[in-house]
Amino acid sequence: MERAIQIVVIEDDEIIREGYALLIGRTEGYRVVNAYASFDEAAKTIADDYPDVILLDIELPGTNGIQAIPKLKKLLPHAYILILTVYESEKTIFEALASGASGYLTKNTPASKIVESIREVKDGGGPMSVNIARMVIRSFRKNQESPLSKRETQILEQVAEGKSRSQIARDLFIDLETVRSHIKNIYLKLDVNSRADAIKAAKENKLI
Amino acid sequence: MERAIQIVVIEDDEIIREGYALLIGRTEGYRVVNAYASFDEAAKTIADDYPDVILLDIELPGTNGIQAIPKLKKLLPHAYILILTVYESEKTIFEALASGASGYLTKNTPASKIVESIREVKDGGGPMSVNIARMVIRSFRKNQESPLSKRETQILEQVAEGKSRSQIARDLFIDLETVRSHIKNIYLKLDVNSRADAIKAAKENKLI
DNA sequence: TATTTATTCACCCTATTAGGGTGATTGTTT
DNA sequence: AAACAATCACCCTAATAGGGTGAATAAATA
Repeated sequence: MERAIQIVVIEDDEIIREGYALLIGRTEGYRVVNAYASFDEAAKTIADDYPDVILLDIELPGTNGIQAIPKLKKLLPHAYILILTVYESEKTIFEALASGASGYLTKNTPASKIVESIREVKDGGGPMSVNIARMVIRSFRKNQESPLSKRETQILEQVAEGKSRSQIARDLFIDLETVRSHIKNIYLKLDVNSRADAIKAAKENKLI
Repeated sequence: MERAIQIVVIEDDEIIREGYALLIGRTEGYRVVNAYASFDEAAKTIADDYPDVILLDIELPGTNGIQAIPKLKKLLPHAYILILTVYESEKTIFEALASGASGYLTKNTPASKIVESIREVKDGGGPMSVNIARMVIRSFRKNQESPLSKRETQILEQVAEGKSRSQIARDLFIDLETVRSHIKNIYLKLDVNSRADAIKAAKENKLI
């Protein structure tokens, strides 16, 4: 048999922390080598635990979970980080994933699913709760009923890429004045009067 | 008991199509009301099937799966679309999700998982294969070893929001010349000499 | 059919902007 | 000691953005 997957839990609530340790530890092939109540406490000795997977809570005293991710990455470049939290805000999730978390599960996830997810993370997968996946999917979905026409949307996308009017005109094989005209109409429809404001409004309304 | 979930399958390979119909239809609470070999064929009568969930293949003759999504949405605004395909390219996935697909599964997904996913989609969730989730997560992850400093990254982000130098200076409470200096250094490091090129390079390297 | 909308283009104007060059100061990290 | 990060200064000019006003043609829609 292979060596058991070494797991470290970082979670401030003692009940939950011990609960995880117990639940996961009793599964064959999974070994909880240590459990900490905060990142600041974990930082001292976690390198000696040689964890394969770190279960990390977001709401931690001192250094919070998001801040802890890059620090953990530095301490243990090869460990996978699995976020396990009650937070479901879009911002938090994306911050965690952008910082290098390998997965994101909510605390209502059943123990069997958590164990399965640890295996998936270890094998290079990226598990997500149903709610998280839904959020990610929604974040990718553009608003269906856009006030902008196809052409306007296309031009706004290029504006958001930092292109100048003349660049856009060249790329779309239309006149500079036409681009100008479209941008004016975009500003009218979005009730803005600058590139930055148009981009902001468009992102907020998922028009681009 | 509740009314069974009505499912329509659109898949050109007959073996796979009938396989899905059989596998899903034998599960209680799930009813495959129809199966089509192409969207163009389905378009004629699918509205009479009143499906709750549509299993959609990407590689279809004629109108492909991605193109079919908005058309299906128009025909059946309340149906959920679940992509079931071998394609795993990042672009394809995001196109599908952006077009309004509710979920994305790969064809190596076991039947039990597919059935479970249909239920999840119906209940408002968004299922994704492990591989897909991994891809989505990777797409959210920023490059860890960025050549840019924190400040430079921050300024580049604002440039990508379409802000002018003076706007950035105001927002960061620093001098206009400082912003200029940072942007010059960003251009140097990224080997570009325009906003548009800097944004492009930064996105390609996941620096922002 | 009538009317709106989309897409295209034109010319007026000016303050602002972007980008290149060159150099310097003050910390912080290595 | 040396490199990097972050800050600011002043030279320059071509290009850009944004405002105003107007118009032709085609496509979609009422």
